[in-house]
Amino acid sequence: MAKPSRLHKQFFARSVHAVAPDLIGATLLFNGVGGAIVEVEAYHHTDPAAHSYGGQTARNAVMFGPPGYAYVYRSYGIHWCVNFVCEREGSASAVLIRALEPTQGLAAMRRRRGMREERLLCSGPGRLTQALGITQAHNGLALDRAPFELFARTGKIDIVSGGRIGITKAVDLPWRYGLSGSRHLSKAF
DNA sequence: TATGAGATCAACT
DNA sequence: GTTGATCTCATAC
Repeated sequence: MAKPSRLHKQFFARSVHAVAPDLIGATLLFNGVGGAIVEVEAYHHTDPAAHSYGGQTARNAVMFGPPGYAYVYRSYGIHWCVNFVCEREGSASAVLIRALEPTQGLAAMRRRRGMREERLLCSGPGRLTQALGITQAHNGLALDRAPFELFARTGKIDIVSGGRIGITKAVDLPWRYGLSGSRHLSKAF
């Protein structure tokens, strides 16, 4: 297999609907811990379910910045969720990373998550950030430099799309993308 | 297996 | 004061 190529900011400077499916199968590492992305959701500022819908605020400021950066926010007071900012500065669109298949740093992930079930380590946005150790402190970091590492997928894969999860607005928009048949999805398509 | 409630907090109205 | 891009555990069937 050829050495995978790194994803740079150019990769994210496209429509969220182009970037989101391209992220499926890509490898995400944070401090050397991570794996292959198997599930994402696209959020655009014209989308009522997006945080950026309704304008810029202190919380979502990163979404309004240039592409290729991480937007981290707290969900339900408990979890952290991580997004990759896309398109161009001011477009306020991003891709939510929902699940990945753990391949590197299994021990660190198990320790942080307090469980051994590999399938449950990263199968959900809150679980994923906990396993990788991503928090508010990492909001606004560039995705093409440490501690982040992103590699393009190699080879051909089957991508499926469907309605999004865990939201109450625009639920029916088919902007959730996943790796067909993966055992690490937060929920089957 | 399925359903429901609790945890816990920053941003927003 | 309310809400939410969630997860876990308990209880019910």
